[in-house]
Amino acid sequence: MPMRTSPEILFQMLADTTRLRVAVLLQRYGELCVCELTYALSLSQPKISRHLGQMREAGLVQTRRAGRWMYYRLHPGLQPWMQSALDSTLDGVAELAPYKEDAQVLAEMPNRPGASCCA
Amino acid sequence: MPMRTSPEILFQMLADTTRLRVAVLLQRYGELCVCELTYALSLSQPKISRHLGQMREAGLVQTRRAGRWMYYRLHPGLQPWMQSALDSTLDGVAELAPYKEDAQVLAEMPNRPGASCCA
DNA sequence: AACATATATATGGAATGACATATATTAATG
DNA sequence: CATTAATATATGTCATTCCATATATATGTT
Repeated sequence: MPMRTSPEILFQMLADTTRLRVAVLLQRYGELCVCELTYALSLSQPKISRHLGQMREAGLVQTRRAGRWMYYRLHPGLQPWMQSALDSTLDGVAELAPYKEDAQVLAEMPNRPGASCCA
Repeated sequence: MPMRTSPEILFQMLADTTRLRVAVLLQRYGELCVCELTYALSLSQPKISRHLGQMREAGLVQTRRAGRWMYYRLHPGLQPWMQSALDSTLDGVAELAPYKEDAQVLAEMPNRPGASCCA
């Protein structure tokens, strides 16, 4: 069952700098917990959590609890065109500030919980 | 010189229903004047004009005056990834309401000024 | 208890819409 | 040619709603 997220809602989510930074990181890393995002973006935990809550409510991300960590990923059931638009966006901004720096900061984070993988 | 429209600004433009409807029509028809858009969306002229002004200021559209008509088109200098994202979006929503209906209403508009073309 | 995450409330600021009005271009008239 | 009218588009103002942030607090997990 594909998500029925509306185009307007999707773009509304991507229209905020914080949420776009989160989306780009999730696209790159696949799955991240709140504390990793908090570290990578150097923003307060409530702020990150609030935006993640909106993104989840919008159907843009999915959550998975692992112990005390809550992991977020881009929703796998996004409509194909939404996935395409996200892919284009990632390609377009990957080397720009602040997205590039976010990925670097996260890569150098000490003691990452899941220590998932990749860059 | 490619437009330097930021990702956030682009998505902000597409996050509003009226502006997204306009963008989809422009993508389909190539070029439209204010009165055509007003007719197609059945919205007030000031409302349309305001949104077009924002889109122009954001670098998303370009204008051309022809007599008393002001024609709008998607900016040809958009960054490639933005163009890709727009293409994906158009494909994704072309058959949905209200975008499909907008195009039909416009196709049946009597006395279109430039009577540009296509559907 | 500690740690990770979520929520509640308050507040400032911006986006939106409605209405009236202004500008600009063309057409019509004297 | 000057003036007026008509059409197309843009803008100013105001009220309302929405959004983002900060701070504080609550929930849930080990």
